[in-house]
Amino acid sequence: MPPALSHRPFSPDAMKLSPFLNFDDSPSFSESDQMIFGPLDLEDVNGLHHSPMPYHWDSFDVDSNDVKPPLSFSALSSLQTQDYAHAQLSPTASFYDSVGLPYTSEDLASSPSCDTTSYLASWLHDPEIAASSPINIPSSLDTHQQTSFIPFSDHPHFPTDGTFSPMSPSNMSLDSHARSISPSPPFEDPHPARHRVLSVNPTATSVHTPAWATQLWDSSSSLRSPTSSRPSVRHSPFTETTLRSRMPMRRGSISSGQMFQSSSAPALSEPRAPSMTRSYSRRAESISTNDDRDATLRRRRRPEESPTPEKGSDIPLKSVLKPPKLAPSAWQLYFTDWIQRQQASGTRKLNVAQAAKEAGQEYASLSPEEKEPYKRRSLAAKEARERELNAYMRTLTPEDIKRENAYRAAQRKAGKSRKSNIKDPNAPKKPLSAYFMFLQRIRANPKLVHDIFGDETETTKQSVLAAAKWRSMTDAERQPFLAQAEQEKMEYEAARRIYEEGAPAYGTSINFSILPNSPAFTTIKMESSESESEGFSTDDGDRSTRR
DNA sequence: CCGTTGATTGTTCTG
DNA sequence: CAGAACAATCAACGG
Repeated sequence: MPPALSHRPFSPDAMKLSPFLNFDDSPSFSESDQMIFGPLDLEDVNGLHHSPMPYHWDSFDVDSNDVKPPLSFSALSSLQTQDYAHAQLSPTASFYDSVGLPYTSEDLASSPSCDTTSYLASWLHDPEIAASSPINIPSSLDTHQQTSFIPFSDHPHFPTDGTFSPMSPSNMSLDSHARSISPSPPFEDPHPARHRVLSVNPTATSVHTPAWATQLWDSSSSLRSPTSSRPSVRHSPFTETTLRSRMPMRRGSISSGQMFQSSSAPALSEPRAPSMTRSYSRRAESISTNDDRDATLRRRRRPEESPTPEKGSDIPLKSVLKPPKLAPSAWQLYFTDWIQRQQASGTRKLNVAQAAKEAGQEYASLSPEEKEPYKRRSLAAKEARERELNAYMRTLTPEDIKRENAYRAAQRKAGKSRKSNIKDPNAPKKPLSAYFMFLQRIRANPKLVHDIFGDETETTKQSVLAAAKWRSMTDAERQPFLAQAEQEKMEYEAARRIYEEGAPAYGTSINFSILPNSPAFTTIKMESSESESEGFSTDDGDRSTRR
């Protein structure tokens, strides 16, 4: 479920109504420039403005089709990609055999503990049930519960009837024919990588496949050891060109495409009225009701912000990010309208303070019904901004994120900001721990749900029950989950290294068949120790949207 | 946000 | 400065 697509508040038709913001419910607030108020150098901006409206928020159709990525691609998020990667590369039940784990289903069945546990363990070897192993393996019974797998049904090359399970023995087998699910042509992307990035659509913010994910498939890369026992994987649904080409896409190239060139530059639009709103926006700061407290903080701080290059000085002196600005509040929109009416009437000239005072009183006296349209527009702007922000975040490189977080940490430490670190939306997700694998397995199987959760449907209470069960299990009973978790961890570390390095490092062919007791295992672990924390915690700078 | 476990990372403390 | 100890975060789930 790509949320980005699911809550487009406006129909495409609505979009066409006007390229400008109107007093109706135009959706097209793009970037929440600050409160606009001032001289109307609007006369104009390429003769487009026949409207009496003196100024407007920058507007562009964030939802317009021409910037929308191919549908086939948009259905897949990075998370899903990762799942797919797992699906392709995770071990099946045979993994345990190959690892030589001493725990057979018989062993476990003979365990003194309860039947349920034996049942849990036996899945690993039960061809039927194995299809619902903890990691994204829908069985015929529980496909609906495998949310992380669902997205594949969105793809034309993944059967929607559940017949294809990437983890099922048939698909995981060494039979390369099983790979013929290859989504060959449909993933052709008409856009070269660069253009694709430049046309990032906020409505599809979760569509970009991280480079690390692609590399897991890329048959031409050096990732796969030629001697790997794994079959060739030649059909990443994500072609090279659909991916953000991270390394070359540095600031410069981004800006050359006009994307996020400045904090007030629209992320997407081609046609836009130049400059006016921008100059406006700057001027507006003095009367802004913008609640970006950090922006205020930055302004106040400026004088003393002179370089105190902390040792090593890889800590940026200022934020490296240029996220889209906050959306205008209902009040800001009202004020914009108010000013415009004043301008239209042309009767008198007001200074900013007077205007704000007067309009403020009027706004306060509005009935809820009268305020409603403004609130609605503000909400639309906020949603658009959120999509834009998500798209923006996806353009950041791991280095960007690191630098920004280093900056934020320094600011926090100095008591200058309370902003928490940002999360890298492109980074591979953390793998599940053994316990979480256990949880997932329960949830994937109705019988276990019933045995362990009883009639309890609340997830929080379920987790208590599951935890109790987990604690009651012996090490032997937990072993399969621990082994699976270990495997996932290795895959994660490899994926993360690929992601952070932008490309597989020399000699880091990833052979997922390596086992914990193999020499390669140790090597990988050692190498990955340099990696750094994602340390996420979302903070988009818009504190008003979260609490 | 709840509620769980466990892995990891970041931070602070101690020798 | 190295390592230990501690704290914070995040993975899944759905209402």
